[in-house]
Amino acid sequence: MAEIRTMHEQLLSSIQKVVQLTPEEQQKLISYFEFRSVEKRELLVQSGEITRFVAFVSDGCLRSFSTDDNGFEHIMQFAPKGWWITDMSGFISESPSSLDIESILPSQVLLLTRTAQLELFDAMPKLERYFRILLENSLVSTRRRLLGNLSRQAKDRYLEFGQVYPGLEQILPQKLIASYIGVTPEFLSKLRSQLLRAS
Amino acid sequence: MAEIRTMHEQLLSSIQKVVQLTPEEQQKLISYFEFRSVEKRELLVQSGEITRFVAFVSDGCLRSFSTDDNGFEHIMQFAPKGWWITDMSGFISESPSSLDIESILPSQVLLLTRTAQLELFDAMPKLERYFRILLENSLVSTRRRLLGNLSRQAKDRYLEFGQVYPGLEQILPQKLIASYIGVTPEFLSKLRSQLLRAS
DNA sequence: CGGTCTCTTGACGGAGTTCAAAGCTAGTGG
DNA sequence: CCACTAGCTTTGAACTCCGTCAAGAGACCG
Repeated sequence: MAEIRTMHEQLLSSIQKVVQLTPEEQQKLISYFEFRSVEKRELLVQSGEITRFVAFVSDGCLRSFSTDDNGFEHIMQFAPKGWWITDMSGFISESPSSLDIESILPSQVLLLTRTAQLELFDAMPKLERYFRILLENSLVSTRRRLLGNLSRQAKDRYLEFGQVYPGLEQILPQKLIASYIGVTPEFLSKLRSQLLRAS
Repeated sequence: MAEIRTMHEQLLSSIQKVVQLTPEEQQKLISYFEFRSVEKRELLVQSGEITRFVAFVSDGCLRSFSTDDNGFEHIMQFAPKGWWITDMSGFISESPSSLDIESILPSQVLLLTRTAQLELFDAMPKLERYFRILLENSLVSTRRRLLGNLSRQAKDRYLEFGQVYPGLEQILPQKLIASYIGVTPEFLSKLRSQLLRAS
């Protein structure tokens, strides 16, 4: 298991690709975060509970998903090392989450509550800038994904999956990929065998 | 046609629902924007051209859409009065737009270039906060829409359309609504006649 | 081992598409 | 102000993509 120091360095390095921080600012920033280790299969956030934080993944991998009226899960996001994850809707208003967030691998995360985040924005405007840029990029990729679902069929969405989450395809069970691209596990299986035969 | 003064008031009132501005700040803010009137059917942004600005719609209504390889249009967003619209992907990097933005009605917009926006963020941190909050809300609604496309069928997505864009259903041609919810105009027509018969 | 979960494969069914034709609406020019 | 045209909407029949259900074959973990 990685040391906390290493985790903080990962967070800082990720942020400093966007905004520069003095050593004092780095120390101050870190004090807003809380460490947590999450086991495989454990829920970091449970649907229906108040969403208190956004999580920075310094090791492992998580997913957020919603369960529909028929009991089917739909994956909103995967969060491998270096990514952020939360139920944005619940987070911004500190209201009940509509998503579950589950750890796919044993994971280590740094948590930032909404309250702490808003204090941080007042104390360090650079961080408001960092999150503004993060949000811009999230919006771009979510819209790109939406467009893919509107305009492409399952085979193409599957082929593109590997580009958004490089390397993740190898370690994830297929049923999770199926849930992300929006098809049943059975149909993804048929797609794959079709792709194999074609090559 | 509304006066420019009225348009500025709309912009300020929209922003001041989120952050408070002194009269001097209001004046300064306005100076970053550029007015433009757009005719019905006119393209405000053309796919392939550099995306220079984000637009605040003070009157009328616009839409952004992408055209796929088979020539089908897919609507990313409608922007009635009081909404913002741009091709976010092109805007943040001042690169070629992948979307067209077209005026559905005669419209009046206030434009903010990316360069001006970044200057504005340095000059008035409150505005960076405003846009950060705007982005949070856009992300929530885009993700909600994505989830709807993954988990609900066309009839339900159609019934929910009226809630995201209240009143818009009455003034839009059906083919645009079809394109937004992700079905062909023919199929939406069949859905509607089915809903009429049921009631 | 044994049991549960995942992946595969096949037959069938349903949501949504395609293509075509006809009626309707709305803008446009003379 | 009417006539014409172009685009929008409706409807139907055939078709496709993908889902459902079911059964069997692996894979993983205690």
